[in-house]
Amino acid sequence: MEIEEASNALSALAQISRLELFRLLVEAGEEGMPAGQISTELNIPKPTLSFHLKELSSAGMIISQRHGRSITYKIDVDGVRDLMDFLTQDCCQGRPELCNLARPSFDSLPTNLL
Amino acid sequence: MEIEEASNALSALAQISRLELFRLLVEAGEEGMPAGQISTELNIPKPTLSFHLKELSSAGMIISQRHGRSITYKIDVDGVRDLMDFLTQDCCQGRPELCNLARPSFDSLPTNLL
DNA sequence: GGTATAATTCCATATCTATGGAACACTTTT
DNA sequence: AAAAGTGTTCCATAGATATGGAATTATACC
Repeated sequence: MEIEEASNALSALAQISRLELFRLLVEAGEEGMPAGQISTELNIPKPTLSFHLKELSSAGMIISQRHGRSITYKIDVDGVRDLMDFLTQDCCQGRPELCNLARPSFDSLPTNLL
Repeated sequence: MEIEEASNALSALAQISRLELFRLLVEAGEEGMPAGQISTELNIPKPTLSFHLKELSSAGMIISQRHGRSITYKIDVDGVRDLMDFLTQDCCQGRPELCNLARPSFDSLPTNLL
């Protein structure tokens, strides 16, 4: 991930309404949530919400999909992981055993621990 | 971590110069780096850098310590971890084995894997 | 086609943020 | 105690961002 991209992602998250929205979708999980319901749950007027959804979407933090006349939004798991990796990469100068910032990826661990 | 605090942390990181600064300190590791050297490495005038350092510092992303007449800055590892935990908590609806966003903490893993 | 539902785009305004020269403050050296 | 080195604060200005009512677009239902 390039620094410009990471900066855009962080800017998208760096706002109370959008962060609440992000957290709501994290908790909603794979199923996601339609825009109308988000608007109700967070008590945000639709035009304002639409603006925030677009910000998060173009920053690669969420994904949308139309279902009939409503549009469902959910977390873009890969985008979020890329951002967190960007923030912590090279934090342990090649000695992972001393690392106190980044965390091991699931890919590198035996499945019986997960 | 409260949402206000997380939002402040993200705002601090959501700016190119500060993100470069953050990444520089991540790579610098435990030793950190004095302000003057940061100013040189990133080619940022001192007053501007001072402003950015203050932002990151009050957001809990970096820590400072005076050494003689220079002031050394380094990553606040705990603060950064708290932020990342905030972003991903409750992402797997109580079923960590299905989790595809958060990562296991070191504390929950046998040390021979680290 | 006509109506209802769901969401977005337009746009003016209020607010917040970044920048860097000049001045100031703190510490060490001589 | 003066000079040099290292950083911060002050502050005016340029630029970026958030908000929400009105209008518009897109889909579904009768």
